Amino acid sequence: MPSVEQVCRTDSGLAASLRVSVARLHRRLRMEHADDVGVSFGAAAVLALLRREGDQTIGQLAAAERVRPPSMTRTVSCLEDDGLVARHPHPTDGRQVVISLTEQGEELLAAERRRRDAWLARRLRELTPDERAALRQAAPILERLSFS
Amino acid sequence: MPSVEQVCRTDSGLAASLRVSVARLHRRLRMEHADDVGVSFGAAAVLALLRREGDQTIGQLAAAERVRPPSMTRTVSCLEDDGLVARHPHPTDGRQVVISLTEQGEELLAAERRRRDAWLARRLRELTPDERAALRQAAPILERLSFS
DNA sequence: CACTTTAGTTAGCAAGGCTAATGAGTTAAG
DNA sequence: CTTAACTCATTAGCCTTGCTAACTAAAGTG
Repeated sequence: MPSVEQVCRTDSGLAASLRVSVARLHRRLRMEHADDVGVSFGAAAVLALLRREGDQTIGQLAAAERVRPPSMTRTVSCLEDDGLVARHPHPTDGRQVVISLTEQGEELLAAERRRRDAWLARRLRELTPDERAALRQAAPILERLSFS
Repeated sequence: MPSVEQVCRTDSGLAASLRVSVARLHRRLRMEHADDVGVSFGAAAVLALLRREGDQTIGQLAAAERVRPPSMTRTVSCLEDDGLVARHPHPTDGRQVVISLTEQGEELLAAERRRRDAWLARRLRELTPDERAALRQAAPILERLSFS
């Protein structure tokens, strides 16, 4: 029974290991998130993106989250129903719709931010400093891997 | 607009970044997988697990994949319908069911393995050696993060 | 032997992806 | 200037894949 470390020595082994780890960790994070009040996992990501990058069109949000436009329309509609984002007409292009965080959205984001990351942050604190450093190096690479 | 590297300096920033990256990469990997023939993303993970760890009960598979037993029952039933795994009675405990890879399952796994990891492995090859080394260090930590 | 616990299953529900088709707005060609 | 082609967002509807609740059968336990 080969260990994770051994499997990772080859590129295809590393690929296989990352694929499985990412899938499991994703499911786990979703589960932890379910305990939170308010918005869903995907919707929270959109709020965070709006906070980081400012106003975005539906298309931009969809591209950033690696999702098709209809999926993003649905997510944004949910957020709008909850009063967390607002739709505005695009200043020069009547086809596009600009989405912005409402004040209520900002508040929810600020209030829930610590709680949303609580589980993972706690798990991270249980790691050794070296392990955290390893993840710190890996995070931006993982970030880039999902873009072609 | 803070960079990923800056955000990651704090534990909660690292948690937030990992949460988002993992979600996006997971969606991306699912999409790449959809082009493959045969079995679904989750089912492929079960086949790989059976190959790595040998025969397992439904409960063991569910625990390993961080999924509830009914979900694993369904996944295993699909695989059984395709003739890729087989159910056997547990030797000493009549309640449990032991799942094993069939010869057909082994063949599919061997034939598809390279293809399944092709996209991610290609992306990994585009990274610098240092970046690959960083992921190699992070992989076992990510693996452990999904377990409490 | 009755009672509780455990493993797996069945049934039904919800979240969240997707494609296809539509409508409105923009751009380009003639 | 008008018409054709394209783009963005939307609507409608499907599929996958998680979940909980309720059930059955088997195994422990008093």
